[in-house]
Amino acid sequence: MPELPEVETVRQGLRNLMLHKTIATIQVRWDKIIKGDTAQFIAALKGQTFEEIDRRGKYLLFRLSHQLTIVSHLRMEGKYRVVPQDQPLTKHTHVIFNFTDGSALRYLDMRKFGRMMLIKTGNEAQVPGLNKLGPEPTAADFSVTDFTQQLQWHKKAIKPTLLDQTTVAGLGNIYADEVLWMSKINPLQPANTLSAAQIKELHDNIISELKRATKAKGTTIRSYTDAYGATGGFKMALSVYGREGTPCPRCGTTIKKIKVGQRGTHFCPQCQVLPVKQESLS
DNA sequence: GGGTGATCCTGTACGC
DNA sequence: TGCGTACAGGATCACC
Repeated sequence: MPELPEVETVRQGLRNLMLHKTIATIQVRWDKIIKGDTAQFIAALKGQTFEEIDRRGKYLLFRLSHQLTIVSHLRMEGKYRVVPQDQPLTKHTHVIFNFTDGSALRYLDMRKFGRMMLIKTGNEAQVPGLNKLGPEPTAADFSVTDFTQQLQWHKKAIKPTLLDQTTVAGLGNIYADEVLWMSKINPLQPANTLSAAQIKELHDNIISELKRATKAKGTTIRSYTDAYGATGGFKMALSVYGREGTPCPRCGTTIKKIKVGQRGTHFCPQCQVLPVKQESLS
């Protein structure tokens, strides 16, 4: 499941593989992947050249000639492959961009959750989701002051607040569990009850963890691979995600898995204790 | 306007 | 072995 480090890894891989290639033909095999009119999507993109690939949160932004941008979200299982056009299609190949040089960019998505949308470059603010993204989780963009303000607005648990992309862009289920464990914060603690010290710790851990994961080229969970088809290098570094029933790396207590806001949530009941006031709520 | 739950979708795991 | 069912989850939408 691609989160920010994985999407950034895909972006870097695709930049090397497909920049300056020109689209000859396009085939859409699953209409719902395309937001908007599929026929218009195809017609507008023929003859366009990929000039740059940007990223904002978990969104990929394919910059094309003639001021067009494809906004792409991989959601759960989406992935891109640059392959020869004569390579056989798989049943999960849903969108194909055939290039004039005989190669092709293919979008594969086992669950068909991913979406792509064509916009005029500069109209990113009109894209639902993209237009409300919070700051990038970097020291330059993401301040403790803004984070504190964001958390004060929410009475709901900190876990779903972190998954809300308007709080901070790019965090997903894996890294939300990891940074809460690193910060010794219970995922059920209401966001607006975090102390200044907890917020600072969480803020710093979000930045450092995503930086570390990006450097390791993402996390290998289930089917994630980068643009070259390689798996991520970060799985060994995960402390709680997917480790229910195993000892906490910090204290040895058995990691528990619960549901918080419809999401599987992993935490250490010893290290991540709810403050006394909230304990009766769980 | 915030919070919650349903929905999309299919491979995998598990029970019978 | 084969079938049925539950589960996984990011973003969006409807509803309260």
